Amino acid sequence: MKTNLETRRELSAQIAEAIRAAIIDGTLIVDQRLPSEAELSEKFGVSRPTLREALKRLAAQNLIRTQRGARGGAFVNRLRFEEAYDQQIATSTLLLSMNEVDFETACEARYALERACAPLSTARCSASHLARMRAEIHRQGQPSLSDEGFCASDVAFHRALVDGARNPVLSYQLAGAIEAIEPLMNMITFSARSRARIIALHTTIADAIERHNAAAADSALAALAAYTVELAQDVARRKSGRSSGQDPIGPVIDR
Amino acid sequence: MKTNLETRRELSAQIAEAIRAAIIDGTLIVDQRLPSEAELSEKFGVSRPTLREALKRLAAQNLIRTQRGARGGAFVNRLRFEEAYDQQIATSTLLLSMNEVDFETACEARYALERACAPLSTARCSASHLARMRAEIHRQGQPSLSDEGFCASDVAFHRALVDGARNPVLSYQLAGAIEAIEPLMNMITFSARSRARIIALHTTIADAIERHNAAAADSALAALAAYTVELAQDVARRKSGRSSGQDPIGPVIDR
DNA sequence: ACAGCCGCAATTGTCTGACAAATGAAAAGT
DNA sequence: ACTTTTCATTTGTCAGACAATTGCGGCTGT
Repeated sequence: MKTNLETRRELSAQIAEAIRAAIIDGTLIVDQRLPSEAELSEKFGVSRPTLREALKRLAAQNLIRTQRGARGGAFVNRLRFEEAYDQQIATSTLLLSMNEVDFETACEARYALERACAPLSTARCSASHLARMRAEIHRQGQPSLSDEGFCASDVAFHRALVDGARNPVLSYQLAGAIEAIEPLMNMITFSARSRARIIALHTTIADAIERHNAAAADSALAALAAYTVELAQDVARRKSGRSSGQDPIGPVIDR
Repeated sequence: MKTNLETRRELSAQIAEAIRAAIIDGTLIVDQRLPSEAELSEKFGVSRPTLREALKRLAAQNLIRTQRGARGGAFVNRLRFEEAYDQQIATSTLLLSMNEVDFETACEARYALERACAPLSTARCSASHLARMRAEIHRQGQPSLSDEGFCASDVAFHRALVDGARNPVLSYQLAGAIEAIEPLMNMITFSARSRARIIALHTTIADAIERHNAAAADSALAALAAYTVELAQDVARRKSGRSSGQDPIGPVIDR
């Protein structure tokens, strides 16, 4: 934690970076208390508001937490998987919505990754994960379910499938890929027929996993991927009918 | 962008959340200029330092950028893939180092994901990606290369493989999985024999991709995954020899 | 001796007001 | 017409103050 500061970048950014580096290289340990704001501001030679801006930057990244009161202060935060999931999902969603990623690219990425963990899920999936998948399939069969609800249930089904691999690192990595696509999926209107088809494929997947049949699960996933892209292309075609040529689905998701 | 604020959470956190929501739901568009700090602080009914803390939180998440001067201010930032990569890598690395994830779990996740994009890479890989892979293989053959350098080159090789799929979403998702494991890999000492084995497998992979042989690429990746785990288990065995029973490799990476 | 209450000190959260620095645009001068 | 100067706007930084929260120790009553 040096006190050598440049003049070009903002002080709060430099200080945040310095503390961040101290956390990463192990100088500051998880749950360790940082010096008080008064001490830190003196140490870095800046005012307290400036130092606070630095701390808020770190807090925004979940690197520290603060607590006030006598024994309060800033503490190095243990980054938990759950928080990392949320961060990952938020970033992925923004990334997709801001960069006009076309549906096929996002879909391809999602299903490629999902098929990667299907074999692991087939081998290790627990009864509770299977039950989650069955429950979502049942929910998807309710005719009263809105398209948004159907998409949300679809996401939940696939999350259960991924979690079934019982590898938290994998679940974390896939969280973004699976959840971030939901806003794009919400653009699609699901007819009764397409719902039935998707539910059938979901059932095939769940059955294959229950029977520990990796090949069947993989081919069902492949079919689901192809069908999803097909549905999206239908939507794109109808859109291009009433406007000019093929435009990406991305920019439409703001509402 | 409401002005209804609770009393429990910090004001700067609530304000950051409000602006964040406005960005996500499209009320604030990319490159749009936010009102000045003076106006915003009046609008939210807080002082300027408090409002600035909120803005710094958003800046830390790459959601806004600020510029000073007459026409300056805070602007909604387009989240670019490149920045998202870095964020993703930083978060993944911290997550692994703070949660004592054992090497096998991380490795399993990494290779599962990588094998998922190998078929796409086999189908679409460009000459430049292939050249990057070959260059890294050549670098790995230099006897003067340190273990850290070898790991870094390994990471670069696999990044090239993933980028070869030419799907930016996929590259983004895998960036974390591939880069975050490097600190764990750095714990391993690579003997001349193990380097030769890894280089041979890398060559097999590159050849398979060049010949558009997905099956060969997949089996070589599987072999590489198995061999990497084997090497790590050797290290773990040696460690457990001089200390007590099997401990995870995670916590050792602080230096 | 012990339980409960109270006040105190430490610490973060917030506010006010001010000045410095950067920056682009308008005004002035040539 | 072009260059220079001035100026208004906006962020960056500082200083000092007060409010709110919270744990600890000492005081008091039994």
